[in-house]
Amino acid sequence: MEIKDTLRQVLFLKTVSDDAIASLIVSGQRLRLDKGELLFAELGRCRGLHVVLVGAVKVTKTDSRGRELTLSLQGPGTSVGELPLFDGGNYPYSAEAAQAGTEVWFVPREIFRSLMHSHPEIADRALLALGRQLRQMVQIAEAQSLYTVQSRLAAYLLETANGKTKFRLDATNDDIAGRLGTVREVVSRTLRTLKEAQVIGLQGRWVTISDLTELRRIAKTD
Amino acid sequence: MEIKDTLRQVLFLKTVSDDAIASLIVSGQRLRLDKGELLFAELGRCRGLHVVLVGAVKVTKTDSRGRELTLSLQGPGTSVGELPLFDGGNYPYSAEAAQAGTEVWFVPREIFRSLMHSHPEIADRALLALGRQLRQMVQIAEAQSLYTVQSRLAAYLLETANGKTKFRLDATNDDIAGRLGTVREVVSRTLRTLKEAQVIGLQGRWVTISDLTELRRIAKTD
DNA sequence: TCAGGGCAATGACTTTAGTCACGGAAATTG
DNA sequence: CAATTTCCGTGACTAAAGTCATTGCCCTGA
Repeated sequence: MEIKDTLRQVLFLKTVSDDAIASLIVSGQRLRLDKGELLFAELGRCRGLHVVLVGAVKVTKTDSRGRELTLSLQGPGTSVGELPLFDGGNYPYSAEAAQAGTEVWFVPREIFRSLMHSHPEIADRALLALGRQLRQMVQIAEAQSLYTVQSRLAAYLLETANGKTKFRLDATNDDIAGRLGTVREVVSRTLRTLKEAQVIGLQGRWVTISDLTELRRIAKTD
Repeated sequence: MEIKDTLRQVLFLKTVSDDAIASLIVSGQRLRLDKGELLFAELGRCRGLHVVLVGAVKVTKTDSRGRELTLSLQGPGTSVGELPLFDGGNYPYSAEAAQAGTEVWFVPREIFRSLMHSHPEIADRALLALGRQLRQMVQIAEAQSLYTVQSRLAAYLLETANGKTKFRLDATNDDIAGRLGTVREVVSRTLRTLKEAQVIGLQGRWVTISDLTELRRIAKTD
């Protein structure tokens, strides 16, 4: 896919003129990242706009003892860490490539800022982008504080199932643990609990939802 | 204080023209709320702009069994629940008066939206407002998932102390529990634990910080 | 093809947090 | 100022989550 088309998918670049997109292309560069390679680090200064072209980027918070909470996982056509670009602060989180061969389009901060200046419609749409993120963060905060691991896992399974009854867990238990704000072992055990309660079936990494109603109930109320 | 002056303190109204502020005044009305009275409810449609004039408004998430997480506490000169005003969605949280005699300036949605339309500088500053909130939410999510109650309480005490060595806890343990995402009893017990560890002193609602270094360490790493 | 690395499963245990029930202090108000 | 409400403290218990240690599977690449 053309870079141009990918940039167009970014929420706050959808309505911008062609020549504005062109200027992001001539002034930018492609970054290639290995799995686990840092795109930026928490507390670091923002250097510019990052748009995922290929692969995926994981945005995380890590505590002093290395436990990790995944705040979001962004695929192609989304920008990562745009917050400091809009409010001028530092990064409140880190971002790293979640897959080998991840590629990101990078545009220096000043270029983007001046583009924003000459295109006020970017700010309007940026409000939508930040709004979406804010809503996601509220949801994560709520989930972490008010719901059990079992409930969060149920919600994760429903989301991953995406309507299907049978599906594969592509993420490792470690990845899932990061998303749920817990640890590998607990994910493994909680999956077993759901299986023993006949809510899901498990064969290797394949999950079958046996009792959708119950899984939904657990996701919402436990 | 004049309504005008209070509105001027709102982050995204600081740089707006006098006549814009005037239009918010002629088209708005004053709401008076008793303690605990709802300003708006989660999932509800946004009716307009709410700016705290007197008292305080508490923004919360509540789970199905009534446990509450306080997301923010806003005093005079701040707007509450502006997110849906900017992104068009519904409220992701509820808000209620945290004190008796709380007063809020209300401006209907359409009035504010049209003002935003004719004053593009509002959108620029709104980005700062949403950015700040997003940062706060990231911090809450992190705290809930990666830190213990003791650590969060230590952080709360440091924040409340505001540099002083001796200070009064104005909030009830129940309020504090809401902020920390736990329950009354645990706050009480954790305060005692900190006291027994000689980190703080306690007499009634008065707290003395005896070991600032240790309190900071607990806040950051436990 | 087999050696090594990454991943999953799981038992045993500890720690942390939440629930329940109660007594009593403090503050508010008619 | 007495009655009532609100709030605090605390013991005993339960539940949820995290840690540690070990085993074994399965994929991948030399």
